[in-house]
Amino acid sequence: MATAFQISVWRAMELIPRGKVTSYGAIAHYLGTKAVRAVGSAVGKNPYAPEVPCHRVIRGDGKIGNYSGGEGTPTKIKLLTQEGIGIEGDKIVDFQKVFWQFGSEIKL
DNA sequence: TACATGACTATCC
DNA sequence: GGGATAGCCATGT
Repeated sequence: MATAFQISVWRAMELIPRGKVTSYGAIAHYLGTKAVRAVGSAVGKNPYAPEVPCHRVIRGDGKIGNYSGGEGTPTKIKLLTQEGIGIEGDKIVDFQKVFWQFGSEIKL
């Protein structure tokens, strides 16, 4: 069963462009809440796995975080790498450079 | 209804 | 700078 909160999280992830990443905190802020833990739970329960770019959601400190698909975190790293995102170990290389915030798309 | 858990974040040592 | 602890909201049992 999907709650309104989860739907909001999944819809927010669809806004993330390819080659960019965002954090759980950014999504929470976009939704107007501080429930970053709840956001993480919602993303993990995302039924639209490949349809929604849930792999573009990482932790706020630049680390990959976790993943519930394929091989888990390694698969998440692979997907991000294929989109041109540099990853070193379990962290984003140019984190600030590939970081994307909601609303930045209209900033041109 | 109440308790425990989680794809996190911030603070303290 | 790195590791450990507490706080946080929503969900599931």
